[in-house]
Amino acid sequence: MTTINEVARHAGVTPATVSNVLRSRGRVGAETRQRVLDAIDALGYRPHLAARALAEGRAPTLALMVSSIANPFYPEFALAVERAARASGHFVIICNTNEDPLMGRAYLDQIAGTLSEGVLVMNANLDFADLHLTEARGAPVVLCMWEKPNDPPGLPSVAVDFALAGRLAASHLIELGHRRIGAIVGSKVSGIHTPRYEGFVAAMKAAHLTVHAEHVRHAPDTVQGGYAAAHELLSANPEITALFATNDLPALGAIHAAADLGLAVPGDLSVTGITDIQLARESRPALTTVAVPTAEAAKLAVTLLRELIATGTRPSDMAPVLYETSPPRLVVRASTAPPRSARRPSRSR
Amino acid sequence: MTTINEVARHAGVTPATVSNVLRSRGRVGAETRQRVLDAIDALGYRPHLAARALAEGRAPTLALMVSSIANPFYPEFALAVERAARASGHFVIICNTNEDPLMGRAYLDQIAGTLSEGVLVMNANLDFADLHLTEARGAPVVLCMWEKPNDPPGLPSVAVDFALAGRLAASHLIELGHRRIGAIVGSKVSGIHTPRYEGFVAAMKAAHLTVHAEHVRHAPDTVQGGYAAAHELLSANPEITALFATNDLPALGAIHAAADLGLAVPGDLSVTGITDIQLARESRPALTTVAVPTAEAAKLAVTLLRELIATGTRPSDMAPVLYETSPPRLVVRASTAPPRSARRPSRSR
DNA sequence: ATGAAAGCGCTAACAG
DNA sequence: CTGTTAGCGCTTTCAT
Repeated sequence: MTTINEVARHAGVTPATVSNVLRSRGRVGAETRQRVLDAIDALGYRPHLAARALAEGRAPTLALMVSSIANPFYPEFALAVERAARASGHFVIICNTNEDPLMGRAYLDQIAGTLSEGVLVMNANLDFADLHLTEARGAPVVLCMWEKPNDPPGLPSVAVDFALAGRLAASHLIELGHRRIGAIVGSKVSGIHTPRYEGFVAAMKAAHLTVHAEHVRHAPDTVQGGYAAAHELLSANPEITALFATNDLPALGAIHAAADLGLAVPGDLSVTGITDIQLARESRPALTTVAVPTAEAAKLAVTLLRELIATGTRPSDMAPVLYETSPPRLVVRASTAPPRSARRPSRSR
Repeated sequence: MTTINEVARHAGVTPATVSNVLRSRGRVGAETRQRVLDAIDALGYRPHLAARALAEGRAPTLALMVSSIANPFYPEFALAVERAARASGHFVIICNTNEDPLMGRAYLDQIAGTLSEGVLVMNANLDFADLHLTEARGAPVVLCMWEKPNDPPGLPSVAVDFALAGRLAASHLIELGHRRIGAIVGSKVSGIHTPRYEGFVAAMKAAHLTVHAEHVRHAPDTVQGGYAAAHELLSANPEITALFATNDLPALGAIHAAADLGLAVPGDLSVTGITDIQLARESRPALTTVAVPTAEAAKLAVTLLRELIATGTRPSDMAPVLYETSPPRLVVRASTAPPRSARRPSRSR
């Protein structure tokens, strides 16, 4: 490994000068500068990032906490985060908590402030106390996609209007003429999808439609979860002509369930999701959903984090910042249509 | 930020002792040990990973080079890599090259050997010269899923028998009774899918079936790519009863194309993929495919990398290691069936 | 315009 | 058992 000292010697200068030309900081003579550059080139020198970090008192990475990168939503987000991070010279370390708060804590304990300068958290089922602790220890934390505006997180966050997303999807179904609309709401435990559901309820109420308790099901936030919930829901309530799901994955599962029940989508059943993951456009029938500004949220989150890092602001010093993204928007595709007057009876699979 | 010195002072010992208890290395008195532990606890001390890395002359992370984490295959792999990496105390930095060799080089230049102790490369369209350079600079490189056994990469790698995968899928189709089988092969440029295709050809040959040039199409390795290729291929050659795709994503696209052409899968057309990504089991009809041991490959790759790091072996010192995973295996699902004698004519969409 | 020197937080011999 | 002493590679005042 070639060090800055070797470069210096090779160029007949001191390390300080090399450092100066490297960061175009100090005033360095053109001729010396060139000699240094040549030496760097000749020796194939690359600055040692860890050493630099230590000397500068900063860390070269950002930590991205997710529950599992295998969830199809995260990669799209992670990609956007990485792009934004590179722009500020940071690398991103991916931290899968596997839904386990203890894993999350272990990560935070180890890297926050020592290897990572800040941490971005996506819904990763983390202990808020741990997050506040890592803040207190000097590593800013930002929540990347806060869903509950009425329940401020006490941490800097970027927020997306998910209630609006819920309203948009529900309104679309209602405008199409659906009256008996079922709902599949994900993540009951964390309650993270509550605003989406409330948006749905609000839209129903605005249309003077009642949501029947027996028409809503909670399900894990997966294709499987949506499948099971929809299968059960549709079997028990054949009068339903449309399904509102709080997320794309369960919506996709619902479409599969419909297929297995002999229900055509959108002929016999309309289905909507929320998020607009890549899969939503790539599956058949393509999913009507409400697109959430993922890339924008990622960029905002990184920007916010950078600011916190730069100003060295301890979140306790101020009211937690909350950046809001542009509003989600409806994307109509092939999984929704007006209801048929006559529904085929559902055959059991 | 609390440092090891503060802990030492608080406990009435020297930093060396603190370091010793931290890494349970030196022989430390039980009572002193406890005092140190208490101090650590009281002060909320966490070792500074960058400083430690510098002092130890090693880096705490591994770099994972992928073309784009948004490709549905990578997250599953990345998850397995991360698990394995954690086991050896490494964090993983995700490097999206975006298919651009220059981005790849930029990453390698910056982190290899200084922030990352080693680099794992998934098909990321990297310049081999760059990889050899980073090796020479002291950061071991391992190829995570080498596809071409006959074309040794000159780098330590873990290899998967993709030719076998191709044979398995083709044989399945043949055994089902298909005779006119089309092929959609991905990634023409990198030629990375060649062995898969050769496996297909071998199986056809073994069954005394000829593969017609007009029955094979090259396509980008995406759902879209598979869709377009299949649509064109099926329109032009209605006699085809089965499609062999070298990857799951294009296979899924082919299924969509079939749907749009009014062809039932598997009634009118059988389709196979390779890899068995999560999506393969979650889409409908569920995809018959050949499962590649992703997690195993990830684990092997990390193991191999760790060995290279530990022994400090310069790859030029030895014949490049090549670990082979267990063989891929056929997973029959709902996208394949015996051919119908009478095929419905394809209607144009 | 360049050099000397101190130090970032930690580890690793070696002494005692 | 514990303390002392040197760095790891780089940056950064402060001199010159």
